[in-house]
Amino acid sequence: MTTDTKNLNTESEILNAAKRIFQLKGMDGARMQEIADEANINKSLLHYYYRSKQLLFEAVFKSAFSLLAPQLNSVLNDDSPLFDKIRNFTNNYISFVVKHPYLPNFIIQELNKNPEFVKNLLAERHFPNIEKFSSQVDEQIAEGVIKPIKPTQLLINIIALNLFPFMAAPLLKGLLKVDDTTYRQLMEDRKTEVADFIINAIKL
Amino acid sequence: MTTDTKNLNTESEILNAAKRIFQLKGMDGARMQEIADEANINKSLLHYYYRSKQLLFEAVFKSAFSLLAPQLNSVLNDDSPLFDKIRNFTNNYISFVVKHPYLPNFIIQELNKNPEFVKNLLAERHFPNIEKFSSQVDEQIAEGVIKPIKPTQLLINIIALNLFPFMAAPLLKGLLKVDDTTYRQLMEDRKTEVADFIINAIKL
DNA sequence: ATATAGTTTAACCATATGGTTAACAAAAGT
DNA sequence: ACTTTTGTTAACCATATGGTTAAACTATAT
Repeated sequence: MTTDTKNLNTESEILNAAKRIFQLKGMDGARMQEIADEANINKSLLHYYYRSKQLLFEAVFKSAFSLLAPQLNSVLNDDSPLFDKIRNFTNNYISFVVKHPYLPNFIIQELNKNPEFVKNLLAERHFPNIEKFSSQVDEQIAEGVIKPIKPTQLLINIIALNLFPFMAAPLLKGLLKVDDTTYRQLMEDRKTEVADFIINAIKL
Repeated sequence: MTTDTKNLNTESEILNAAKRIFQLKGMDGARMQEIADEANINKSLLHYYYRSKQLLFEAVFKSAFSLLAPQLNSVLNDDSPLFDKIRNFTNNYISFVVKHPYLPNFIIQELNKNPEFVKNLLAERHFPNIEKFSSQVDEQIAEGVIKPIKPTQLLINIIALNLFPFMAAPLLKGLLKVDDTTYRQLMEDRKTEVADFIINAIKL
């Protein structure tokens, strides 16, 4: 085994362990010892590879965001017709979040505690850009395909309908008095229902 | 000044300080010393009145939830026609959240970290009940006023569209590249636009 | 074989943190 | 008046926590 692969193994093992712990407990709730245990290594190694809790956290956060951002981009910068786009996005996005249930919550939560952090993200290459989506919506309004609506509001609605049910899962499970299996089925149904809901809301 | 009023003053001063700190920083991020400073009292007094951080936190959490719950109830247990209900709820709810911007996030976040906590809430007197809303939706479908939709899905959509934009404010501000004032205006506009959106989505 | 660079660990350290104690002050009850 | 109860504080305490250090171990290069 070469030094390089050893490095990569340990380093990525740490990052994966840190992802699990940070996304579950947040920056404040996570403990360096717990991350070390999760990665089956000595606590000092965390500092050897990432210097500090803050830097390890930032590595995790960026990695998480760069997983989420392309999902958003797929709705924004893509040439398919608006309605198709909404259907694809809803379907894909819910599949994605089912696989990474803690991710959106993690990002939004930490961004709330650290709003200035968003400035770092804006600089990133792959940060989503809404220009294309905006003009597409405006075109469709002009063509009389959909009702007048501000593109920003429509985008907020699309994201809200797709993300919120996962972020608020414990609350909604309680409110609707359903068990985990039923709730998962509800989310599965939403893959098509949310798109229908949105399209009905805007089509003329 | 009687002992009682002294008690109440200090005790509620502590609770208010704790609300501010806990809702801003969460259970893990909050420090007892910081709450004491915020309340302008000695740290020991926190323990004198609330025994432990956990109990103080629970007092804050219950108080927060009992502020949010009636808002939900207003959509669920009210005799007005469905469309009026949606309009009123959206309008009132957004006004409410503008006044308490950290509240929904706080509740949902802590519920995510502690999902079993929801069981305590279910026992509460004022816990929202969706029966009435469900049958109202089903009636309107039967009467041919609205398209077929599962009441649970509609309820999720209503809550998502109203809550999410506040929970994800930092992310959305970055994504849409708007400043605080513009964002507040967007939220203001949503008081009517969200209701229109929902009603368009379901009406026949 | 041996030096060298990189990797991993156990033992520490300084500080922060939730919580306790004991003394004191202020009211209220008698 | 004085005793008891309630409220408040400063000083402490045990432990948890992020971080450091120095030594040991491993693999690679010479």
